[in-house]
Amino acid sequence: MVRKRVQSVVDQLNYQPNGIARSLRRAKTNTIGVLVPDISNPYFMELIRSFEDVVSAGNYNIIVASSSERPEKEQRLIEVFLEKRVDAIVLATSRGQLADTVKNCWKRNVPLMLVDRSVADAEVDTIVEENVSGAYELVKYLVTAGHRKIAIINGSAPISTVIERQRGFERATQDYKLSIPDEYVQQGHFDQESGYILGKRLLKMKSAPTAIFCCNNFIAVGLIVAINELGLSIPEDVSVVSFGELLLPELIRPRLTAVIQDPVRVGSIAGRLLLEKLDSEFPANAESITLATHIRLGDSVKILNPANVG
Amino acid sequence: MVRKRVQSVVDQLNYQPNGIARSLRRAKTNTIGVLVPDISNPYFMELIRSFEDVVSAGNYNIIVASSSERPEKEQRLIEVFLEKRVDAIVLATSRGQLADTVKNCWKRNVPLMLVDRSVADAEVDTIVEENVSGAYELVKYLVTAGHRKIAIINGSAPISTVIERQRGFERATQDYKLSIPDEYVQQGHFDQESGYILGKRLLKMKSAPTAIFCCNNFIAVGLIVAINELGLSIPEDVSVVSFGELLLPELIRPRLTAVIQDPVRVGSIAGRLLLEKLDSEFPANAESITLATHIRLGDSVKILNPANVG
DNA sequence: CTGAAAGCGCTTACAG
DNA sequence: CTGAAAGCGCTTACAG
Repeated sequence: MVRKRVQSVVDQLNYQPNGIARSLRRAKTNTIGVLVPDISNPYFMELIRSFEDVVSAGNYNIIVASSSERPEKEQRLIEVFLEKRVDAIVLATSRGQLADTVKNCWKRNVPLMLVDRSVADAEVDTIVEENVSGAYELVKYLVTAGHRKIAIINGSAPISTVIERQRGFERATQDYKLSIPDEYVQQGHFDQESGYILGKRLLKMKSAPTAIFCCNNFIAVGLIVAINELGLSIPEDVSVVSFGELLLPELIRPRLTAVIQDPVRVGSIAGRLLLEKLDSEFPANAESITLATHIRLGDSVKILNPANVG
Repeated sequence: MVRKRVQSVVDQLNYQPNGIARSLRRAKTNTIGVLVPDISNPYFMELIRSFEDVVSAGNYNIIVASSSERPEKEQRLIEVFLEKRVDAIVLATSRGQLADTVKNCWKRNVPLMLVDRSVADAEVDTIVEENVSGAYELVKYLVTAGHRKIAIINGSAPISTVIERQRGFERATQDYKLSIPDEYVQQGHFDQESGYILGKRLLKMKSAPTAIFCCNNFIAVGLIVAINELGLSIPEDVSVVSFGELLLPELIRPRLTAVIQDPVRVGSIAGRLLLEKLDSEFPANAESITLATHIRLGDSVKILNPANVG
């Protein structure tokens, strides 16, 4: 009867437990901070969505923030996360050096998990997708199709995705004995503007490349816009390949030959591993996972020597 | 000197204030909960981004959640927000009735602001974009181009965007004395699948429409895929117009004639108003803002009677 | 002006 | 098994 009266009063007053007080007392917020370099990139959107699906089942909420590819902003946002006492942090870093951040999280006993981009200067749990061989395979496909004048538009930040895709490109050009002039190697940012500007630069060269390798989906979008503006056609006038898929690939003609990534898988694996880590008292050593990528052929590459292909 | 010693100890220990304790004491979390029906829709993405830009300058963080257009999930997530003691809530509701939620927030003194979708059963701050006349203008344009067999693919949830776009469609068809058969009015959801399935249904009819009005960007994407699959062309075989723009409109051919929305503006206005509201001790009465929309002509509509147009 | 004390709303260990 | 008390880490009103 007392219980009943209490219950009715509770209902009347719309009582609701104070999560802040609970978090303070239990030293646990049930919140995970997720920090990506670019929230408008569908790659990170999908990664976040699948991550959230997994951890919400484990009763965790997420806070999402975007560093806009700026190292200082990233560092500041990590501080904000730590001050808000998140239980863990998932990070797609915009930085090349991460030892300090890793040490900070370690000190405060906050698990840190890198996604999409790894770092060399610290031991930390990492889930990335394969970059080197994906880039290599794209170039190999272009060579097999008869291309030798191949250009690349890449980012320039000291992050693993930029470095490894560049490495794959260089290994392939060496293995196939292509001599790539310096001006064919363009470096900007992982955004549409770089694809547009550097793309126009390439297309207007006296000795223009016959194929262009875009190291990121936004770069590819910018390049396609540039090609359209110049009244050129893909693949008749220039062939295009891309690391990472565009949104709505079924609507964009021609269909790009591209390395297909799987952000949904990265996100869900990160979620599962993090839930395990948060459950166990004594976490294991840093783990590093690299997921395989694969090429999907489209019709954005001109076949210059039919004999060689298929 | 004491200060100095304290400072050096602080640095050594990596002291960092506990935001949870501060929030408890000050009864303020400096966090705003943002709840949208579909986080993967670029419309809401952009709205959230611009909102975050504005409120982060006012020292607020945001928590984002997605209701997946499910009323129960929406209600549950609002409870989570309130339990987490957010200072305010921004909501694009998936529900037709909102009086209870409004009352709850009011009781707890948590400002609630609706965006994109209004409700009739409660007085609450609201920022939406114009729907009725935008839909009306699209149909008017089709009629001017000579179309009379016009179909519509809409959602079916009892939300303002569905209802008002339908109303604009019906007003126009009445004003222009079109007799629209029931089977031309297809209702599904605001997603790609509905556009695809209902689109195919329309396209395969004995007496198929010459023009289709998609009430949402995802519906338009699904319809375009269906049209491509059937080997038909836009606008030669069927004309298409859409409420809301597709992503990457510069890459998708033909360019859709569409009502252009401005989620960035909705988000930034919502941010500014909310900051004002959070600053003032005694908030004003509920305010309702409707932003104008406009049509952008593409080349997705076949001109059947050149005399009438332009 | 400085510093000790009270209290935010919970949870949990402990006394009865 | 029940219920009162202590304490999480801050902020703020208040005593000195």
